[in-house]
Amino acid sequence: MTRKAQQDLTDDAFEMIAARFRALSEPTRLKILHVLGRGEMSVGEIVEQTHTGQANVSKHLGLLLDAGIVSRRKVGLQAIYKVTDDGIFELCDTVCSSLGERLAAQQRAVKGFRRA
Amino acid sequence: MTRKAQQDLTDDAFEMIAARFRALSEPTRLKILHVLGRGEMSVGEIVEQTHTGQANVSKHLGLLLDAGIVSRRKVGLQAIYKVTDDGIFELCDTVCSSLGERLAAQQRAVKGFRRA
DNA sequence: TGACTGTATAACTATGCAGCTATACAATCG
DNA sequence: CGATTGTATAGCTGCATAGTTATACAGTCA
Repeated sequence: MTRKAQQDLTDDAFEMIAARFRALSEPTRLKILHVLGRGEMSVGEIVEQTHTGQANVSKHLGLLLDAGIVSRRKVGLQAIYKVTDDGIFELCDTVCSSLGERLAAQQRAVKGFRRA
Repeated sequence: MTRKAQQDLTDDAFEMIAARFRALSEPTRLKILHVLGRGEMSVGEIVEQTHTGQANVSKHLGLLLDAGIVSRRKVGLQAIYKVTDDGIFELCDTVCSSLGERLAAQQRAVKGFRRA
């Protein structure tokens, strides 16, 4: 509690938070999570809907599983994945609205430029 | 508007969202943003408070600048950086509370284990 | 002008994936 | 049992980038 008092957040804490963001930092994973937003789904279905290679999808699902964002359930030959951490959608919504505002501002700037 | 209708989010959109998360996916950047949360600050001050090399801090600040998360202002020899997108703190708070819940659950699980 | 200071950048190494192909593994069916 | 199907994994290539050192650049002061 000497120099940690002013830092007030440990390196581990920063690393954990960063890891969470890192899990959402790839377009393919976001695409997977997006289709999973409509409900649990087998790997094959995810492959279809995301137009992504099966091995690649499987690897991303493994990462998301390790991150605790999705859960897996085996049914016969299939593996059914489901989003277990809904906080993720909140994060995405926040980013989207923030991006929306920014794009709108850019759009206004462009219009203003054109008008001037 | 043919196959985009079912995808409803373009690849560009996913990439933009991912880029935003990517900017927050490194502990050092989070540390920088965290100290910047207390107000605008020169590079030297950030270097001090984050215990990180100057070149490294400068590079991360450049990334955050490109991402539109911070802004730069020159005053004499110094460069003063400031967080311009407060939405970031909302994102971090969301992640933190989510992580907090998860850790609490783990803690309960461990306690239960010990008791059993 | 030249010395000095704060910041940015160049060049490099090392690491961490993303995506691919091929293949291993697991469960079902005949 | 063997064949087939759905999924996971191994091995590979290529790319992005974190952190480092050295240096360039810009603004200040003498």
